[in-house]
Amino acid sequence: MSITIKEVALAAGVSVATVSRAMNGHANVTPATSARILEVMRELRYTPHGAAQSLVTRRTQTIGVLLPDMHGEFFSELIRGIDAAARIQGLHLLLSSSHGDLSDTTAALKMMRGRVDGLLIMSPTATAQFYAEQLHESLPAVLINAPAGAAPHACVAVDNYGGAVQMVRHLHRSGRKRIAFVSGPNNNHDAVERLRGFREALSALEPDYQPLVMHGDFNEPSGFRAGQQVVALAERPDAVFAANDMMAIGCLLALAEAGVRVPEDVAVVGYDNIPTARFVRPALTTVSVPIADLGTVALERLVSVIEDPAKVQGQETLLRTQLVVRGSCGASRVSNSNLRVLGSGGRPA
Amino acid sequence: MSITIKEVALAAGVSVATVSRAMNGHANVTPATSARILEVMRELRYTPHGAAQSLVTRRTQTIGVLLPDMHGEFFSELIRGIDAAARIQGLHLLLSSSHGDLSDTTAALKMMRGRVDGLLIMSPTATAQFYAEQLHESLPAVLINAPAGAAPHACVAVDNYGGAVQMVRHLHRSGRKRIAFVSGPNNNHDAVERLRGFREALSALEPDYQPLVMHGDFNEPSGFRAGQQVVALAERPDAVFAANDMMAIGCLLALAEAGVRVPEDVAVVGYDNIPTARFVRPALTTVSVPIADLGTVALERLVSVIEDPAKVQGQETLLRTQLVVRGSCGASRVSNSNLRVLGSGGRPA
DNA sequence: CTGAAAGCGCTTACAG
DNA sequence: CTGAAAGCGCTTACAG
Repeated sequence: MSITIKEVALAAGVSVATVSRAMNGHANVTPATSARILEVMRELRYTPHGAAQSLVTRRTQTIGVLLPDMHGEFFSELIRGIDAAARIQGLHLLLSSSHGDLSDTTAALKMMRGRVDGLLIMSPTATAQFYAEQLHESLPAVLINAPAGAAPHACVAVDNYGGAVQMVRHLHRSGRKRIAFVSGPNNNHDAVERLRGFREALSALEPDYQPLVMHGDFNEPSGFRAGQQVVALAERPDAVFAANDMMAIGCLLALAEAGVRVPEDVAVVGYDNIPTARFVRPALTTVSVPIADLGTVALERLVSVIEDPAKVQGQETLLRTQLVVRGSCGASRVSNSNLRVLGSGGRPA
Repeated sequence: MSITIKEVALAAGVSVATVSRAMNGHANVTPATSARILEVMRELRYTPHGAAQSLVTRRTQTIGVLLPDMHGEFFSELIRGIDAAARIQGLHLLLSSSHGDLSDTTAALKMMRGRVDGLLIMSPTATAQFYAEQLHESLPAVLINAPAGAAPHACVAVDNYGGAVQMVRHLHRSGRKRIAFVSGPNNNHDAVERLRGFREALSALEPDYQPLVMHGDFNEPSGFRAGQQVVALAERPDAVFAANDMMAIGCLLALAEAGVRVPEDVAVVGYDNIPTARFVRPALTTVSVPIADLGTVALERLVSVIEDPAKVQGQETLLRTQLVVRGSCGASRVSNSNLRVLGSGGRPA
């Protein structure tokens, strides 16, 4: 039904080989024939068939992107970063979200063979064993936020632990000693690292304090419930550190609803620095994760692995987080090397 | 380098035809041979090559998604809706964002041939001419938010005009007569329709009033600037209607910075009902667009067109918008058939 | 500079 | 039930 290279060749009075060479800009074609072929291609509105090209060239110009979820600003920012870098490289994106189900990831991995040149994988719940079983060495891959050493693949990760430590120290320095935590899913690697950073930093500063850790799932309603829980407490913490911004925002809403003042009565801080963090009131103090960068860096690394598979080794890149102090923690906005200062709800400079 | 059907056939002692039949579950294979083949496939960790399969079956199980941009919650919600429906259908998504550049869209369209079974296209700046030139009838396509009659393709669109009319009437009913508007890009079809709805509804209600229309670009900073402009005005409007939520939020920030009270001094309302609209203070009154539904419906329509190309005709689906009254317009939350009532910053029931 | 031919990895009539 | 063969639409040595 659709027009093929054969028809172009026929119309131009040349062989398909010559058409192929002309359209791919190979040098060994007379300018005259080349021009004629290109003209015929235009007239016939010919476009080469991608699958056929890929089959013989072994290149697809597309990258498979496996994400755990499609929800919220974290993922849209990540995709944006990946997309921006991909455009520059002339690469396209084959997207797949597995909704936390590892068997979905397996299926997606399968369907991607022969359709992508490489894989970008973010699966906070995947284990080293899973990677070992499912990832063939034949296909270049870069992991995003995987546990260190999970696989022999390059990995780009955020310093989840370090960011949590930074935040605890900041809260403590500004006089908040009784800090509660709202955790993320405990089968989620990012969540676990953030919790670990919180625990270790706090117990170093306040060895005798047993912090309250409330269970959350990274979604806003669980943060809302945590906020309600805090309201009901006989002895309230003076700060709530949520493992991500969406839960911190939920917490903020619950406290506002109950008339608890933030930051006067209790500080509330988050993690990620999603765009919305600037817009809530009080504006959210948080740990800024360079989400779009994470995507960009991962894609660039993948491209270099595709070009030279030897580059895989030792390629674990850790992206630094940054404390962003806004209104919700009630701290004066100290300026030092660890703090990026933004006015409450302020606009980036 | 990677293992092929030939090697499986060899290892299982059968022909490639039989392997193909076994792995595709065709009936005409002995259970015994089938089992043996499947076992060999597992041992060899064989996965069929996608491009080769697509070349012969003419099916790719993937849908091309052309988006103008990758920025903001509108697009992440849209992708989420598309993705959810695609998963159910067992389809994958080949993503491409054209960043408003039509030549990018052309290039993306080209690369998609042979790689997708159909196209979902959202291009607020594309004209009927563009669609006519670039879209081959051979490839099923569904347009999202295209001008009515732009192309002979099925189209799923939001009632941009109607939503703007609803909002103007609501503001007017609650006593706001001097309404200013912050427009979107004037080469953007959605933006143009929203502006048209605003102008027509307002001039019907206040024939003598010449509303102020400020130029925006759908991004927050342009809303911020519009807010500053309002602040500086000698004679302030009593409401600002921004063509989307991000600009309304920018406007809110500018007014807050200048000490202008919302909604007491001026009402501010938006359009889209992105998730963030609930979280700003005052919470944003807005026109709710079923963004994720838009994606879901578009994908489902595309699937039906792929299955039966005759279904294209007359398939222009218009999705209804809904007024969402929150704190930023200062209206009492009247309950009637046109209003969905939510508490200020409230959580959906 | 150009063409005939082989081959990429599959699927599917067609025989048997 | 199984296999040999043709073919999907390209690209690329290999000749000339």
